[in-house]
Amino acid sequence: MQSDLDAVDKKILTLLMAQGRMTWSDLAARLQLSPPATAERVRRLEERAILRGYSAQVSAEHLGLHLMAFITLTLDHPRHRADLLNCVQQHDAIQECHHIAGDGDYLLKVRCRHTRDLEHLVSEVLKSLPGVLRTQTTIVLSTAKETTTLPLDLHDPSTEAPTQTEHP
Amino acid sequence: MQSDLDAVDKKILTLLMAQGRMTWSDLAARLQLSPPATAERVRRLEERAILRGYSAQVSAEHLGLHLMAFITLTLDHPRHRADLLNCVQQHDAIQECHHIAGDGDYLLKVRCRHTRDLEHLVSEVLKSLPGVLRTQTTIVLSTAKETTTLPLDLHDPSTEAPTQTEHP
DNA sequence: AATGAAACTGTCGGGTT
DNA sequence: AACCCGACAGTTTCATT
Repeated sequence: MQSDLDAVDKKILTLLMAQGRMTWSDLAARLQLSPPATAERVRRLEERAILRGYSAQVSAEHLGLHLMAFITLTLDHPRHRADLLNCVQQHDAIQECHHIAGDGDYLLKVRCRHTRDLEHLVSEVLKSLPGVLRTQTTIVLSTAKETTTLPLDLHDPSTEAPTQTEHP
Repeated sequence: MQSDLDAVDKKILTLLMAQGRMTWSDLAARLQLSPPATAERVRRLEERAILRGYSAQVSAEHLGLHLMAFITLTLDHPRHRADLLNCVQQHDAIQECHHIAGDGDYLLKVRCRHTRDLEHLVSEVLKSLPGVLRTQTTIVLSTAKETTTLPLDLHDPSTEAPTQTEHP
């Protein structure tokens, strides 16, 4: 799936990832296009589900969510998958749930207010699920970068100069 | 910091996290408030940096970003922190970078097209940074949940009934 | 915080290349 | 097929109460 997006489509996505409430007029001006043409492009991107929606970025700290953690979870049998996924969907504190290859089966990103909430989540919610063998929690001390902006211009590694020793 | 947000402010944040391009009129209707009052509330939330901005949610798959991974990175000395953080900021493939407690020093969330890009990122970019002792990469097989919506209504664990055995 | 007026934006139809 | 233009409805914004 490289859904034949032309340069204009890509620019639309880039601009809207950075400023999701930009008016179609503003967007049109930056694309050197008319507002209706721009609106039509956006509409088609939404229709094709390439543009999935828009969301406000809110400061977690200001909401009292002072704790972030990653939890690696191991299931004793895939039979218990549905129970876990169901639980994950229900709990707002769980922001992400990824099925992973390697140590453990699932990786969860969670946010809560303090250790008390985390204790509840790990000890009461997750460990009481059927089939959960063990969890391993990693606390986040601080966050240096956290963006939802996707890279649209990954430089091709193959076009780069071959690796040299550092001291020629 | 529990920035004395009243119920209306919280509802604004909740609604805008779900639908970031909602008009102030629509928002006002759901709050049973006038559009100007609503706009003023939003303006204050932005001013206080509780509302940090708005962004479009774009499908990574459609952009050809088929690979997601978490990389745990260990530094041999905090002296090399600045170099790492600098690198992290420059590379769009790195979406998140957290300083963590536990195994390793930093946890990175990265997105790229395929293993070739990941190889480049790990072997050329990260491992060539000064002070990087080792990295450990976890590949994401699939994602069951991924949201930026923050929980505003975490039920207080202390108010719950004490834990019972499952079979009374 | 609500109202009403002015400016702007989104949207629809029709026409162009 | 994609785009531009012009017109109208809806939205934002400001002044006022």
